[in-house]
Amino acid sequence: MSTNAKRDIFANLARIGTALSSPTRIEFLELLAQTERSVEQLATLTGATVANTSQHLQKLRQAGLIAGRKQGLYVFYRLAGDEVVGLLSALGHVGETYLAEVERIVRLYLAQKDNLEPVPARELLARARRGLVTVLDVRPPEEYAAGHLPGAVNIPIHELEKRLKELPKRREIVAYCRGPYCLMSYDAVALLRKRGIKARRLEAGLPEWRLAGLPVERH
Amino acid sequence: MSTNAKRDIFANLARIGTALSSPTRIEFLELLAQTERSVEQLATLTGATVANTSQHLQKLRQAGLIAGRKQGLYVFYRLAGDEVVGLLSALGHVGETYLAEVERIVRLYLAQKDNLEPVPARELLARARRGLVTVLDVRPPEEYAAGHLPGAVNIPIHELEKRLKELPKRREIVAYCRGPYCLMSYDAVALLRKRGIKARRLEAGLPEWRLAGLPVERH
DNA sequence: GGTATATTCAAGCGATCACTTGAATACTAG
DNA sequence: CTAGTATTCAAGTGATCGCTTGAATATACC
Repeated sequence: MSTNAKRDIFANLARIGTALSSPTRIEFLELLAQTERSVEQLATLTGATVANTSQHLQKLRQAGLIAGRKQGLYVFYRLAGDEVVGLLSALGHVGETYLAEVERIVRLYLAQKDNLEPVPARELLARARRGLVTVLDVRPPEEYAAGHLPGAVNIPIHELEKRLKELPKRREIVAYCRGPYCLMSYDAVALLRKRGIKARRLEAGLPEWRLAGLPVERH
Repeated sequence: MSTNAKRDIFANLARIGTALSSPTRIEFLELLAQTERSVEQLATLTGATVANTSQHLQKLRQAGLIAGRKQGLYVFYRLAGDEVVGLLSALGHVGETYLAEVERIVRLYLAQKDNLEPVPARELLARARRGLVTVLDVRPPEEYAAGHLPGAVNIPIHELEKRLKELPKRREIVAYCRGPYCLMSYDAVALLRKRGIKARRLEAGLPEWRLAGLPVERH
């Protein structure tokens, strides 16, 4: 009976759904969307134990969302491909649109009301090319090295306060980090504004930028 | 601590993932992508009990994927919006690309090897407008009535054999149904070819067609 | 070979999930 | 109001999930 083929396909798609059913795993995916990482790195970044992290990663791999590469003692995991970024993006889009909770958190905690309006990607690209804005990447150096916006300055969020002088004072700054739910760029904009510097954040993060086919620079 | 905001968002997105973690629920979503349906209709279409169906639908609603409308005795559920079609589409895309099982089933059971190559949507639109192909919708009449490709002929798959004479013999036929994993259009193509009629299937189904912004006709 | 380290495996525990069954609720028609 | 129907609620059961703990593998370096 050919109706089993459909059941089989849906059962496999449901495995992907199961992989997306844990907040911890979604966090892993967000991290892996930046650059590949070892099990231990992911464990320390998320605060989980190593064994637990390994188990999560295997579920993600069985669902086809990530792939691993063994190099010496380490296993480096990475996203299986761009389609996974698209899936995560669609997931976030549905959440923001139809889950009141998500919309509330984004609006309340993150986009603190007024003029923190994020800059759309294409607008930023145009203005950066004309030298009208400084693009600031507040992610850790290894993520920056794996790929970043053209001409972006990398100052990790924790060093931003003491390295403020590296930034031009007059030009507007547009900060970005991992994605729409990464808080570092929000903190960066808040800090810069407190110092009287005009700042906004990029609407998305680097994975979405890359997925849109916009240019990425490697270091 | 603002890191809780991120956790909260991921926890909510994981709720959507949980909603997608059941093959039965994915089947409900595919059906609801065609047109709204009552609980009992969905139960009989999938073979599940009414109570079980109701529980699944509530999980989908809590995840923000569907919405219900009460009319008299009946509650008609529908997809929350186009973003859900996009999410399902991204899910299927990841599955076909990275899950060997899915790819195998699609290739083996469905796209029986050779020249069953599906027709891309835009190609079909162009050729249909020039009158080069007959577009055949093999879904049930109520789904056809809720929206269909412009100029499409509706012959449900079970009536196709006895209503063959309604179709022009010379022109190529392009069949479509609910989506990439809906088997009815595959069966239709197989039947038509056995009768010596040139036939292929549309790459996607109506929901994807509509999501792409292509024209939809209502009856 | 022996030691150290990264990762995985295996067992165990409480919580959640999918489904069934039977009852309760909500609405319509007479 | 009463009967009938669609839907939801509530309780129960076996399976799975997320996490922990401790041991087993695999690889690099001495």
